[in-house]
Amino acid sequence: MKKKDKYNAILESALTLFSKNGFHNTTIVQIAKNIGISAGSIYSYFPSKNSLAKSAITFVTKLLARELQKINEKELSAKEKITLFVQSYLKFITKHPEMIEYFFKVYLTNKEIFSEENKSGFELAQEFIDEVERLIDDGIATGEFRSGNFYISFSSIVGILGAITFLSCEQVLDENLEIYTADLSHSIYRALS
Amino acid sequence: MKKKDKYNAILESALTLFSKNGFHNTTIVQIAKNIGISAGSIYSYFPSKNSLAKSAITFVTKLLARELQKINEKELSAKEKITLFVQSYLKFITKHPEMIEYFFKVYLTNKEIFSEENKSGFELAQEFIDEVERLIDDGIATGEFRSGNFYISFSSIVGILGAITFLSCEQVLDENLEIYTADLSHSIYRALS
Amino acid sequence: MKKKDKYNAILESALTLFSKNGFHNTTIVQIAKNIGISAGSIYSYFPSKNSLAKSAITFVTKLLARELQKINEKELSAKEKITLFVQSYLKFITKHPEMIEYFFKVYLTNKEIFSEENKSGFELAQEFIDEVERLIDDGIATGEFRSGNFYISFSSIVGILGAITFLSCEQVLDENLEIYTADLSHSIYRALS
Amino acid sequence: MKKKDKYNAILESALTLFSKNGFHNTTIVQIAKNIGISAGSIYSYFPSKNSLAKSAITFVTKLLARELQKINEKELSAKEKITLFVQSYLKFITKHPEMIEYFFKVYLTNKEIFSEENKSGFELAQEFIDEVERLIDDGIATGEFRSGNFYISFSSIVGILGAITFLSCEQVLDENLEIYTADLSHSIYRALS
DNA sequence: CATGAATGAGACTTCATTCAT
DNA sequence: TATGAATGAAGTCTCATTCAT
Repeated sequence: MKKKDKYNAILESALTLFSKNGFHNTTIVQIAKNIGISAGSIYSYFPSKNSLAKSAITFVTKLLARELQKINEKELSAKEKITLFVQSYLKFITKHPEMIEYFFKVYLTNKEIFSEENKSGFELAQEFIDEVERLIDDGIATGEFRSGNFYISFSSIVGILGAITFLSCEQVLDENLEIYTADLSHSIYRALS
Repeated sequence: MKKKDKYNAILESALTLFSKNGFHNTTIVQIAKNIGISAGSIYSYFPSKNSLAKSAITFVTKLLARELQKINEKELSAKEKITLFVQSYLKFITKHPEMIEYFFKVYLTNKEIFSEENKSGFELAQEFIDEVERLIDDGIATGEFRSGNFYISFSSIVGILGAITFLSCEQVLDENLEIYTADLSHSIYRALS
Repeated sequence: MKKKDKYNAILESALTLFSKNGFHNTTIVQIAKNIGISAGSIYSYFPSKNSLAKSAITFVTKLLARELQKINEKELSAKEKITLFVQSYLKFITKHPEMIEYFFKVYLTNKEIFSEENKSGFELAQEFIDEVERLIDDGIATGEFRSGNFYISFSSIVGILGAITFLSCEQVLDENLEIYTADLSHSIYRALS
Repeated sequence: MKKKDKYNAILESALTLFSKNGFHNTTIVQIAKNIGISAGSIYSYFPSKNSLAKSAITFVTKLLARELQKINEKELSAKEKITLFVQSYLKFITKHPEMIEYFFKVYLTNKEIFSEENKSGFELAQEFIDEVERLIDDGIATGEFRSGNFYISFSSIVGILGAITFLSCEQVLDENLEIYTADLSHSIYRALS
């Protein structure tokens, strides 16, 4: 296995276990065993358990941000963009539930892990936040969204999707998440308009 | 101090510290010292640290449920109920941020602590969920809300309020949360209708 | 066992093992087992292994300083004081070889353990150094010692005694160290005069 | 780089780092990186970290012994020899502080590293000790030194120089150590006579 | 011979829980 | 019932040494 591959394998293993069992209930030994390597070897790739969690967030965040960015760049109405984003997001949850779960369950609720001196842990997700802001601003520009408080619009998008993520993790939703696309898009769109 | 008082003092101390520092970063000794008792003494009231967390959730959940129940029982339009609930919720955050924070940060993301064998951790919040369901059903009955998927409606309420709670904890919002009442109610109401 | 007694027992155990095997070859578990307690329990008394080493130095240093102070306070010639100090020192080595050994072997050569930010590790021994300085200054005042460089006089006392300590630890000397008193005192006295 | 050169480079690197940071705070990787080779490669030259430390001591000890031997072989009074030795020693400290520091800080105080089964760690320094003994014996033969206990005479030389070395490492002395030559020689000479 | 990733033993430290007082 | 010292299991991290390349 090449060095980069192993780096990714560790990251993935950590992501999965963190999101399944939580950061504090996951041990370095578990992360290592999960991919058949020794615990000590992880420290050749990441200087600490915390840094592993941080790298994982950066990784997921960038993926999400890129997804949203692609949509933002299209010549579409805000309504269509919302639908596309919801669609793409649900696909993402289906394909990589551990990543989204990680984002919501580990990142949002263990800020002490991610924030450093003089640096809010939020910065790690800045790219994603920026794209959400752009989505909202564009909608306001076209007159489709009302120009209310940014944080409330932000909450309408991220909060609703976050809640759906939780419910999905709790397995109360239909496994085929795509069936919710229209309904969810509608809710979010209306919340913003 | 009477037995019940001490029980409550412990619960409150745990709640505050758990929500501030997270479940795993809070020690029994801290919880005890915080109210001037000994660590061992906590075990006369709660059999374990986990059970303390569970009792705390039941406590908060009941408070929230009761609040929502009072509103549900009024003879009002769904729109008015939403506004009232948002108002009441924002007041609650302002007054007891630790409780709401606890609900979102500890409960939702540390399920392993709360769930027992054959029992989803969600049951602890059942009373609250029931009241949210009632709010939605009543709105549908009056024709104000569309009769879409319950979970999406649920997410529109709880997700948006949850996101606002996070932002409030992160101190990006105005300290006087009540100024968001109208905007928030509007978003939620429209998401549901 | 009372709290103070246990504190002392730990200190003594650490001192003995550190001096016998060195700081880095002594584990907290050994220190604990040596006096029949658990490793974790040491942390109720000392916050870290380093701090244990520091407390030990302060302890030994104070003992030595007090010994020398008593001699300094007597109305005697410098020559007599040197003899008394050598005598008392050799008795000390005989009785508490681990303490002296600790001072020379652990303290002097593991400065990184003892020094904190902006603070030389030497300060822990300041009281002892001060008394040595007083001994020298008094001798200069009476004309018995030449008024050369302080550090060289200091080295003549502490260096010679230190070397003897090493040799004693290496068991090349007669077990009855007192037989060296006259010879040693002579050497030191002459080195200073 | 030739084999012998690499061997020496490793030895020198180890010596420097051991004396600066202590044996236990120096890693094989550091020693290797310091001279731009790989950690594994060190094991082609030395079978273990301990053996590296031993070889370093033998190396330094031989250098010192040779220095002293040259002086011993001269036709000089003991007094002059002492002065020459002090002079030469102070030059040595100035030029190779890491070597002297290594001798005193690593060797003398980490005996467990150097001693093997049935073999005191002191043997590694035997050549040096022998020359010191010769210096003393010659002085006694000429009547300049009193014929007291050998170990005390030995301590007077090595102890005083050792103490000066420590103070030099602690940077309390003038950088130009040669200014202490006369004073130091005087002290040592008188201690022996 | 060189490399450097991998191993695995072992160190320090934390903390929920127990229990003698 | 209250205390808080003691326990001991478990976790993170380090590093000398090995070995496939």
